[in-house]
Amino acid sequence: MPQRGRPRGFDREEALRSAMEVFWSQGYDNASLADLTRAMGINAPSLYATFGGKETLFQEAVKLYVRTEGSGIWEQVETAPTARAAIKHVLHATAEAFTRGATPRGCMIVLAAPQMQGANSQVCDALKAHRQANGCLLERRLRRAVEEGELPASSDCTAIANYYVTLQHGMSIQARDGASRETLQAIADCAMASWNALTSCSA
Amino acid sequence: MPQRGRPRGFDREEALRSAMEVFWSQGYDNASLADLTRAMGINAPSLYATFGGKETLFQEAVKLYVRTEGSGIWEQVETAPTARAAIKHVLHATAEAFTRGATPRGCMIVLAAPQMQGANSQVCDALKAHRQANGCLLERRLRRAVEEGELPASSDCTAIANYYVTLQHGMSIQARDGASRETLQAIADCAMASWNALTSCSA
DNA sequence: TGATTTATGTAGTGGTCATTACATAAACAA
DNA sequence: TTGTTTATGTAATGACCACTACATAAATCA
Repeated sequence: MPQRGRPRGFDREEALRSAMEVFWSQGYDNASLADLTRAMGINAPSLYATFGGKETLFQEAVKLYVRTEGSGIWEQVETAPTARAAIKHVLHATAEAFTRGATPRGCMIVLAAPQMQGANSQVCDALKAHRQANGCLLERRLRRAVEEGELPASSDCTAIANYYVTLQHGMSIQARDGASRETLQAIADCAMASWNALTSCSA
Repeated sequence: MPQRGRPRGFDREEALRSAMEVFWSQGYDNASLADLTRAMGINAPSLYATFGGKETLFQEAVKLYVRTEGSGIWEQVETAPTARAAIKHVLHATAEAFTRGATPRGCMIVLAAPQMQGANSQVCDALKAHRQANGCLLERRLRRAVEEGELPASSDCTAIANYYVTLQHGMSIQARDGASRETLQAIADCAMASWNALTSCSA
């Protein structure tokens, strides 16, 4: 059956994407409903009828971010031929994504509510969960590399995963501070320089 | 000549320290004047008479933070016998300072206003300047190490400094997310593992 | 046509924000 | 004492916050 009442006068996906960019650049608390409705091209009642409220809109924006912006960074971790290639791709894709020009610099998951003390604790918790999920993803990939013989059994997969994900978080700060793509690529190269030392048996 | 009118009824330094901890844990925008005055044990007019306003109070709090909390991390960069020892100390002192228990986790300079889009641009600019000053400090120390023969002339001091300061920024996110001191120490060790590769002539 | 359903625009709601006017209190100077 | 200076507490300011009541518009259904 087709839709009943008056049809929506705007594109839900477009509006959500606009909201995402506001949250991405300004953070959750600093993004006011006036900012959001202006960017989305709608009035507050339409926002509430369509998305429920500021918090649920943000949660949807996070999902959209992970699906569209984050995928280019993390999607190849499982499929990359080696753990080394996987992590190298994560860091270089990060350098590229964080300096794209058309979108805000740095990662929304890292920058949107880093204080963990905002008015809305559910927002902080959701972002923290996403941050930690990326670390777990790397750690699983490293463990698989141990099983497959790429890395020695003595490798500290937890420490290595934490190390690379920490650097990736720091790249958000650098990007927001204006670091160029070349600068971020050089940082990624420096981080990869520790690979052999981290994955040798002497560790 | 002694003070003229009615003497202040509270300790200026103590109040400033309390304000600093509020900004540190909640960030600039999320720290309301009600939060600040409650923590400082004074009323708003005393805050304004003594510190000028929220922004100037914050700027003073930043100076206090750099002088007291940040000094343990960065003060030995110049005096350390080698650049390697300097950076190793920075990372391990960071792991210790960010998990002290009595103070908020992570770095105020990184976490207090990372969006760079808040209502007050002077606050963002001041924090950014402090972040970049740390990178410059490391870079100068590395250049000195080249001059002194500790590092080869081919070393990319800018890249190495950016790399370590980026990791140090990421440690603020990890600390705020609850990473233990041991976890941060392990991350620091991983970062130091790249030292030989970064400073060999093959780079 | 008229009834129903959904979306929209206007115009508010109470609450919190940073900031301050004003009267009073507590010190010193004359 | 009386005046001067600085600090304090109460209470208010207008601005902005997230959110919503309500009347109206635009579609389908009977």
